[in-house]
Amino acid sequence: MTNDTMSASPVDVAPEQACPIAPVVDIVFSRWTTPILWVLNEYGRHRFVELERRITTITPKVLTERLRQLERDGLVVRTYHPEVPPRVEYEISELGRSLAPLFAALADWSINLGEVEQARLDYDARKPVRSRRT
Amino acid sequence: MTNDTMSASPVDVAPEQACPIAPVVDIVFSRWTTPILWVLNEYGRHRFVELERRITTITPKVLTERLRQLERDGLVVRTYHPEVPPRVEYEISELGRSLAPLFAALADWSINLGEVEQARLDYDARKPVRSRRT
DNA sequence: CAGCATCCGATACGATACTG
DNA sequence: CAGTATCGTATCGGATGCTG
Repeated sequence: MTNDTMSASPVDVAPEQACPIAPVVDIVFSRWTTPILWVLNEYGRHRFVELERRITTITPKVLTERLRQLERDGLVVRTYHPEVPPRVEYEISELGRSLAPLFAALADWSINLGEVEQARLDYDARKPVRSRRT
Repeated sequence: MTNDTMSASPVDVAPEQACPIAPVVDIVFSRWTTPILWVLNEYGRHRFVELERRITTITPKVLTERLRQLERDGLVVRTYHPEVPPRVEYEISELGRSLAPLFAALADWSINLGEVEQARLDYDARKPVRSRRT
């Protein structure tokens, strides 16, 4: 739920029953964080406009919001150089770097994407049968 | 990274994001899928109401939507028993079970949640300085 | 019980315009 | 360059009511 600064996620509100990995998911896999962290982790330090160009579908507003969130969570380090024109660089933090095994596990699992696609085809072929009623 | 089984894989549908793990994130870590998969993976087969009771903050409508999605993606198996009253059971599929290492990696990383929390406190303590203008 | 249909409010996101 | 501010919209999720 890509929550901003203060709101608790709907998973967090029921900690006694909710799965323990939900908080991690909220932090690491909220809406645009994965491409940002991935890029910073894979290709190193980036200026704002460089991130914009790499993640072509993101708007500056959203990129700013997500970078702020990641900076606040300690996953990204923002460095402001008071020059003219101004230069701001973002790099992954040590904490962010600790996500590498996670990303690797994600990448490993992507071999199953074909199976997911096949499951969708099968489901879509079966579904009309299930919902047929007239 | 973008591992492709045979033909055009869904991995390549969003190359503009420059993030090969994004498709996996979309499938596995979309809105409510994590608690559902976690519960089914950890505690086995569940009826609809049992899932409702375990994930206390989810509404039946959303639970249904997410279960349909997970079923379509082949991560969850739905079994309908035509009884009175009707009984429906959900269990994780073999493909869904292959997510276990991923979940384990997530759980491992949760030891860093304290550091995230600390980073937030630090950021919130510094932030007023950055935006101070009077 | 297990759901689907419908309405509705919150809000995340995109588009645009404007600053230091 | 690196944002911020404002606005409109599309989507998501919650609440309610109704079926087999």
